[in-house]
Amino acid sequence: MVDIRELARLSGVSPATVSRALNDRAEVSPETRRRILEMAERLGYSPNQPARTLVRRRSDMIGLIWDTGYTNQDRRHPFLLDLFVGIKQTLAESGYHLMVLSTAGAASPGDVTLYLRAAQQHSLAGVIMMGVDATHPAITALVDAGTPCVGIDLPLHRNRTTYVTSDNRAGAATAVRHLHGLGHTAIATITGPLSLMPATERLAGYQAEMARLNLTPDPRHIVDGDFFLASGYEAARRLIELPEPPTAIFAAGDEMAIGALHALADAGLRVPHDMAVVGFDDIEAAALVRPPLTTVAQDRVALGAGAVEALVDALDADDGSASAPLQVATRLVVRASCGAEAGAEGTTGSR
Amino acid sequence: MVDIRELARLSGVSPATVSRALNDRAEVSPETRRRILEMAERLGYSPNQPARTLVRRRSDMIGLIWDTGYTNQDRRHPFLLDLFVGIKQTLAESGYHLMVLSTAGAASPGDVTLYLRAAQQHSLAGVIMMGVDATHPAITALVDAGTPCVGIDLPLHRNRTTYVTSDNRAGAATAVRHLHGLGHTAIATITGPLSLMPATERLAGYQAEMARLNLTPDPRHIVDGDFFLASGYEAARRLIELPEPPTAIFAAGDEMAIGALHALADAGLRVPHDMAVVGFDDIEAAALVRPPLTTVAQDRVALGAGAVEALVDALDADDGSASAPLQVATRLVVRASCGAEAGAEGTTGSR
DNA sequence: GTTCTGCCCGGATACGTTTCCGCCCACGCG
DNA sequence: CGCGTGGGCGGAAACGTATCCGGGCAGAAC
Repeated sequence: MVDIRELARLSGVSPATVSRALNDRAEVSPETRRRILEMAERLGYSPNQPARTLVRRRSDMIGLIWDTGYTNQDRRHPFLLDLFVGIKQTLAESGYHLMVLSTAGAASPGDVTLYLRAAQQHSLAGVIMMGVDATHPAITALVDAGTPCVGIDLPLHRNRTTYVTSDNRAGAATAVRHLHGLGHTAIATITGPLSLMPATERLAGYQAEMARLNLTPDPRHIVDGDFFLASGYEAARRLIELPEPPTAIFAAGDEMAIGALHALADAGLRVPHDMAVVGFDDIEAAALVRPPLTTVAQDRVALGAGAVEALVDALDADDGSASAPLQVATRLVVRASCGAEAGAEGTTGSR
Repeated sequence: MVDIRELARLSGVSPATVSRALNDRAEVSPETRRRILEMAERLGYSPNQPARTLVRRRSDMIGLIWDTGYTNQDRRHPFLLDLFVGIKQTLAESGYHLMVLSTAGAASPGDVTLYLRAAQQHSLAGVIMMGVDATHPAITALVDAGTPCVGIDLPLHRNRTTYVTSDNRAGAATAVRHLHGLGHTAIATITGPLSLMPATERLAGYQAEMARLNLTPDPRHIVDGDFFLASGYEAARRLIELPEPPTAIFAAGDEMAIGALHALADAGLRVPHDMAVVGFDDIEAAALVRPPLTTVAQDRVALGAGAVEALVDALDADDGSASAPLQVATRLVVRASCGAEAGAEGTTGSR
């Protein structure tokens, strides 16, 4: 393990100069720089990050807090994995590393405070979070301490803080517009839990588009769900037992849409012939069920990438100020469950 | 940010003593220890990890390398997320943190070398890896350098190295035995890519159990797949076109099993009436398709947990020697696709 | 009463960087 | 020719912790 002093000795300069050359900083003559870099290459030198972090008071790692998911059970988050991929890729390009914050040696496993303590102990450069309570005092403390943060699907905008989300409103509108284009006017919706931003936004998009089309949805055509399969099944059953049932269902989540598919099949109704169904999220299973589910796909990789970019921007801006909230466009994936011939419609949403 | 010196000053002792008290190390009187810990609590002291890592030459983080997945595309790994959960939970209990190794500032994004370089730069305590080529020189170099490693589904056993995997062989045997118990004798199998350990083990389990039951499978009843949907579809089509088709199919992966389901439906065959189907993995979609898929579930959380435990054991053993490879038991999840009434059969497999 | 043993503890140093401060020298300008 | 100026570099002091080494002091053994 060759260090910077060894490198200095062999290059005939001082450690200070080596450091400057390596970080291409300040004044060092092109000639010496070349010599130093060459020697570093030859010796396979690689810097000791902890030492560097110690003096700089900022590491090359960013933290990711996720575990209290949508439902307080961290398993089954619909697409956490894709987010990971997006985050990791973009991080790699930016020269940062990712640390997954776990409650090390914790009493209560889900305690946010411990996450933030870990972030502080390691001098993390920034933090990405999702599925946590943004109003938690530990989080506001972190923000106040000057750590740049970005939320995913988590409205979090203060001076050093921003968030990224899919354009849920536009996505829902697209789904409704698509169904209307296929001749449907009695379009029902199954919502997610309305305490969550994506759920309210999708409902808002549904309502706005219905209004724009001069359609007034029957109040009984708007039924509550919780993003899980069973709630979709129940909701669909209630809808088809209505005196005036809808001809199409827009479910705010794929799992609920699949639940609806099951309810319809059990009732002897054929999809899309007797009822059209559109979901939201494009989870793995959407393409695997029969009939394959038409759905509004989120660009999950882009979400993760956007989060990292926002964070890196804040890190590079030396006043640490964050950029404006980012909304990632969604894309309607047309499969069989809506009754249209396959082939994707265009991209929708802002930016 | 109060440090160890401040703490020493206020407690009326030297920094050395504070350090000893905090790490409950060596000799420090109960009385002083109490006083120091109390003061630390009161001031909200938390240790600076980079500094600690610098002198100890070993951090409190372990690395996770994953990205080149089963198929060299890091998306869609069947159950990476559950592994994460298992890893994270167990890590939390052990007082370690998780760093996801990304190729920071990389030229070629998938280069294993860069991962290992990052591991070294950060003095990682150990590394968990999956889906990478264990014979890669960079990996052997890492192992030789004395870093404890554990592989997941990755046969990796040398002095400081071990691996954990599901008991694929026993799981496959259970599936076959179950089908046989339902009266089937002509049982076909669709394999995974035979370059992968799980695929070969599942095939071996199938063959062993058939032999044990005194059944000789028709060679044409063993057909190759690649773990993906389309290959399952194709394989099932070939099987039902055979002059003597099987009455049951054991697919070595759920996605292939679902593909088979589709092929059977398209051919007008009813499952389980005309053909029984059993899968492997218990992916999300298995419970969502119709009919719901009977499958061999891996205890994915236990896999992740086992990996961490193996690693921590090696870290605590001061000779750094690793424990024996761990095989996690699988569990048959009985749903409708096999023709039995629902309810899970017992756990199977070693340990 | 002396010496030895063992428990507590403090001083000092090291870990590998970055960065502040200041020195030297060459060069340009008056 | 003298002086200011600034680019290039070195020395040294941090950053916060762990640990080696040795010293003091009490009690036990003689």
